[in-house]
Amino acid sequence: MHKATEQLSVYLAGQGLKSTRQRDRILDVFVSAGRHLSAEELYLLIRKTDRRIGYATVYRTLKLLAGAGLAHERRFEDGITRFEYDAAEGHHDHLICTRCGRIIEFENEQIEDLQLRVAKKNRFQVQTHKLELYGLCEGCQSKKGKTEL
Amino acid sequence: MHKATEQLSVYLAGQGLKSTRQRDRILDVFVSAGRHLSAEELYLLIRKTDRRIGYATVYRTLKLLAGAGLAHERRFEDGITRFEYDAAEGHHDHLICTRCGRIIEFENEQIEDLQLRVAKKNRFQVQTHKLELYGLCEGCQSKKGKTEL
DNA sequence: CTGCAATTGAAAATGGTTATCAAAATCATC
DNA sequence: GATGATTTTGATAACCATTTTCAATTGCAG
Repeated sequence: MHKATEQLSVYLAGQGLKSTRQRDRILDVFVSAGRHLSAEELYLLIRKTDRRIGYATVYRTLKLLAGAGLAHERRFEDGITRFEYDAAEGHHDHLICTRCGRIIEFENEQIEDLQLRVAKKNRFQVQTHKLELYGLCEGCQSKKGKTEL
Repeated sequence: MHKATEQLSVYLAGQGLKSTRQRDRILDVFVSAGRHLSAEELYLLIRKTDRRIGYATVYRTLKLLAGAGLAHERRFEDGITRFEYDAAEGHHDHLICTRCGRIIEFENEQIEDLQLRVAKKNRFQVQTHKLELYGLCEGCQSKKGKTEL
């Protein structure tokens, strides 16, 4: 049992929820993918090895994982919600390639500090934040053509 | 004729598009509102004084205004697209109250610089960016209850 | 085991946004 | 002004990601 599966069990037990084959399977595929996935992408991945899991269950389980702190919900400019596995590491932001969809993560302490300073100046109490830089990744800068997003 | 109406005329003429009562009216109400509006909010505002303008036209016109540089499209975490009138001022970011929906704008040169530095380090060519701080505005910090977003 | 609450899957519903299309409006040209 | 090609409009249907519904199934405490 990986750390993630363990963490899910603990969460489910604590909430009086049930452990199911579907939930374990979805988490497993999700963690293995190791990248940002939309509900549909995950559904299709799971379908490859298990056709007995429904679309709605994938959506429901992703929400559940987000609640358990095992997944983070990200909504970028294309309007599709994506989830990323992120057990409990620190906050990070994203560089998003508008051509190939590639997502690069980064952390920057200085920017975070400046954000808090801005909030303070406006007497605003920050709960979460979101910083996204849209543009072309290295590989796409040399290519020609339309952007994807 | 305000500056915005003038600007729209010039844009329409330049693109071989037509000037219509609806477009002028929508722009006028939009600019007068002086705040971030969703298509639906704008539609309802317009309906108060002119019931002959359709829903679809409001959507189409907002897209048009965005193309003309008269409106900026913003998509926050609630999934609803909002537009803000912004003739040609510089880029700015947002503080968004998760309780009352209030939106405060801010600019911060230092953060922008750091963003470019991060991008450079990742050999990423930035096209646009988005920085949003979600939390409680001053007025909402003292209130109790559920958040709206 | 048993029983009941939680969960599932398939399908329908939802909600914001966009496409369709016939009718109406715009505008360059006469 | 009138004409006519082209654009725009409004009502409605379609779209599409996501959520809800609900009967059937499953997990698990007792």
